[in-house]
Amino acid sequence: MRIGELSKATDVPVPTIKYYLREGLLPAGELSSPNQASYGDTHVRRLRLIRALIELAQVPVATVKEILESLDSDTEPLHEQIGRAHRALTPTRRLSATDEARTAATTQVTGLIADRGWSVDPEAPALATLIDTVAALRTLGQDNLVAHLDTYADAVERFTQFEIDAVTTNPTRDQLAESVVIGTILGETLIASLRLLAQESISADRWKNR
Amino acid sequence: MRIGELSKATDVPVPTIKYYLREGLLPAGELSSPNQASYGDTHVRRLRLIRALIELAQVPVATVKEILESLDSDTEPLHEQIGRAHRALTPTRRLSATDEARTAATTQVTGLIADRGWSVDPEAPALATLIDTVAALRTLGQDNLVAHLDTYADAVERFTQFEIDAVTTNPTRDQLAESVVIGTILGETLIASLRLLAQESISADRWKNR
DNA sequence: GCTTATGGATACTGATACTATCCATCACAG
DNA sequence: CTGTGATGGATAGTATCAGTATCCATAAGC
Repeated sequence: MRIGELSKATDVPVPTIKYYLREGLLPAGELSSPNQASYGDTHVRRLRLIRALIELAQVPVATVKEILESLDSDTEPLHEQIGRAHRALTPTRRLSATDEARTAATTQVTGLIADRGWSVDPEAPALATLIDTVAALRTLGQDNLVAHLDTYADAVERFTQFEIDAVTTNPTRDQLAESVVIGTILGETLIASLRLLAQESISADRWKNR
Repeated sequence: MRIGELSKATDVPVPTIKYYLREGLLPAGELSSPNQASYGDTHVRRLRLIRALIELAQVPVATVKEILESLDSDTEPLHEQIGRAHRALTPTRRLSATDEARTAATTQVTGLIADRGWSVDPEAPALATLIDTVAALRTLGQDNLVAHLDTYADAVERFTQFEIDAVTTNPTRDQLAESVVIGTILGETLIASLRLLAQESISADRWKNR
């Protein structure tokens, strides 16, 4: 398959494919001569994955690169691969909220994690985001939402459990890792849009008049 | 309160505040003379909301503007306000996945919505995103995840229900609308980080060895 | 009266995600 | 075997975004 065919197969413009090649998101094709390379099925699948992450999940190109690198390093233990992807996915440096809200949020969140017996690396970036978010919700006066953090955690625990089950059926380690990463990222988009639809429907019933 | 104090109170640099004023995210302060304005508590709260949306939820500035405009138009019915915010929040133009996957995804999603009796505007942007996401997951070979769309919907329905309940306690219509919007957007960040933590914890237990 | 801050306007910056252009091959149809 | 079009690789250009920086005439506060 030449680049033009790859482009047709995935509906990605040739210059964009070249860009992804330059950036190292897509491995180079096999060169048969200095200016002739052939691409295979792996390239088609990889390219589709790249586009799904970028267009659907809005993951920045640099982050996609990190994630793919972590997927391709099959020497790493699975848990480490997942951790790398998580780290790449969670933007660093956030700040908002007052100091009181921050400390309150920190105790609430650490309490929640302890209660549920979750084993969480205190350095996990998602932990910082969670604390910041709870703190922000408090500062914005949404305490009644924050009060039900546990209900959120219940629901989340439920589908995370089954996601892991669903994904564990994958035969090989590589496929497993890929499934986890795709599930993590596109799963988020899936949940977000389901949530929007549910909200729209429930709110329509509830507030017809206001 | 002058701009410097507003800056100190919210930890947002003065030039950034000026930028938000220019962009119309933040209403102008009350002018006491041609180059002296005073800002009040509304500005502090509004600014904190802006930063939470931008930093935590990664909402683009232009979208924040749309959302705030919709919040400020208290003539609109509540459901319309929410719809506007949803529309602003969901990026248009996505494409990926093969045609077979698209049609399969469309039937599955419309089936799900019918089964649950959700009343969803067929033009709702979240609907398109959901279909695209399901289609992408199929194209990427993650059928076992997609097979459990219903389980996701169950969990999502559960916390959406209670979110709406929690938010309904708000006394005034304006506060209700603000709560819905904040809950929708920061709730997503909340759920996403909870999910990451749950995943990390469960996957650590499950795949210690792989 | 002197330093600092302010409102308002305009200009500049760095990052991101592509697009466009060039050019020296290559493939291959006629 | 020659002309047309695609290709790999390199380099340059573009649009958008989210601020920063600079200027200036005025106002505040010591």
